[in-house]
Amino acid sequence: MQYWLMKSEPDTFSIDDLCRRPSGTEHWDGVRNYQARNMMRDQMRLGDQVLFYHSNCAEPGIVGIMEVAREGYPDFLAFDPKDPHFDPQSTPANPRWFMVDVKYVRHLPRTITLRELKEKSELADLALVRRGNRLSIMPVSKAQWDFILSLA
DNA sequence: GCCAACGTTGGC
DNA sequence: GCCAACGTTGGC
Repeated sequence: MQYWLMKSEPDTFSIDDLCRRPSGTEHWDGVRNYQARNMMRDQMRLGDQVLFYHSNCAEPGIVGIMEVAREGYPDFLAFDPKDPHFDPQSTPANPRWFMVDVKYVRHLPRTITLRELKEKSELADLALVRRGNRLSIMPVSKAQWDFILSLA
């Protein structure tokens, strides 16, 4: 069992949007960063637990939990010339970008804000709080996971 | 809306 | 392979 954190701008896709999906499941499309791609393509496994983080909004922070519902497969939006995420360099025969499916598990009782996460010495090594970090998907250790959930 | 941090691109 | 220019992320 592995643990992750994935960022999304709630104006684009929020935990409530995920929750409202008929199966509670959605594909995590549009990631165009190689480090994040490699994690989705090579490392994330069915059933891995994921923190849902709201970024670029009034109250950035962790808002809930989801799990990996399908392991890495090609991001088909990259094949669609009409989609903003289109990438002509990515083809079905030789896909450049990958995604996973995630499934809603639950909301946290409250948002654990970025501000709060930064204050905790237990989370000093969490990529999220490192200066200038821009990774949209990152690993979380079991200890970090347990600590974060203990805050909620 | 500002801007710091960082990744990518492309000329040389 | 260097590095300046540019685009993006994302907190504030």
